[in-house]
Amino acid sequence: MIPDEDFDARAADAALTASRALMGVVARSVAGVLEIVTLPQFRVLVLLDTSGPLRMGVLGEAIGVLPSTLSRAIDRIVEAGWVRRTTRPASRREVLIELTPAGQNLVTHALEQRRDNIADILSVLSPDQKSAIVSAFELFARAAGETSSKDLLILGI
Amino acid sequence: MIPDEDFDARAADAALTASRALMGVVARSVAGVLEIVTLPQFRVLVLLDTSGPLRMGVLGEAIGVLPSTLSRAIDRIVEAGWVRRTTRPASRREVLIELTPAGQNLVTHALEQRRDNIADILSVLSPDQKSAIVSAFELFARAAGETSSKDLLILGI
DNA sequence: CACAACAATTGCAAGCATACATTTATGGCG
DNA sequence: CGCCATAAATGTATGCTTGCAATTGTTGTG
Repeated sequence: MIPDEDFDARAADAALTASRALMGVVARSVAGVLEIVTLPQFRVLVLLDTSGPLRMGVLGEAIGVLPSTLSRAIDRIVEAGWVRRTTRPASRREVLIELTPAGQNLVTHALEQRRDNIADILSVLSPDQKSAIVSAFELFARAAGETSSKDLLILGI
Repeated sequence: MIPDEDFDARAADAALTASRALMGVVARSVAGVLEIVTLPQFRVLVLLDTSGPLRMGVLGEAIGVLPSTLSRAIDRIVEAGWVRRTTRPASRREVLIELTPAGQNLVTHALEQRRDNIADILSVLSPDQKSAIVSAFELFARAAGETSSKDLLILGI
């Protein structure tokens, strides 16, 4: 009989290896984008994609940078055409940041490419194997619990 | 009967979700390090960890930066104590870069933390579930093929 | 040995992120 | 209405990365 620790260790190692494979997929999907925008800039775009338009304060809080840092970062990506500043009539001292269609495209495209890459990898497997992977991945994701967006933003996901 | 495309789509989605969970783990393990060294600097350390001591030229080629960029980057992480410059007696125009014990620790610690985080997640599962995950992850990693270090370096893995 | 090829570094310059302090505009409250 | 709090932007400064061009030191070759 196999001792529990050994079994657990093998499980963790397998997950680590799979994580390398998955990260490779992610890295490739991000690589293209990083030739267009910087990682901190991409983080902003991803956050706006998942959360919709946000105030400067909220946005800065979410990605963990000071207001002054964010203000200048927004300057640059507004200049580049990925986002837009909107002053809300209700409270004219608050500034809403929202994705432009171009910015939306940029994020959507990166996510779609990642999904396609994964589909490519799975395409060589038999239906049985695929279904085993689906169950296992769903199981793992559930065990991991809600992955906080904050963590993922570090990598610009 | 379920059409193939639907099934494939669900598989890719499950993999995507699992990838978010795994990347959360990776992100957390990287987050701590990024308060100590920058991402490009961490890339250098990770590469030296997996490849051993490297010449400036090879190192620059591997992480895709110009020699001048690398030279100054090395200046800084030498100054910080993570790596060491070694002039090889055999060819005095070549400079070998190698991790110091401190640099080695930094990388090792980040990887260990990632592995521990994964083990934590798996700890709530039953042996059967764990074994299903192990098989599925091993299967996926094999299907993904060799993940090039070059890709992974983008994210500093 | 002289000269070309190579390895690494340095000079010079730009862009980006970041931080702290200050300023401007606006909103809320007594 | 006047004052204070709030939201964002600016002034100022530092450090990292990146790029192109020029330089220094070293190796190998004719």
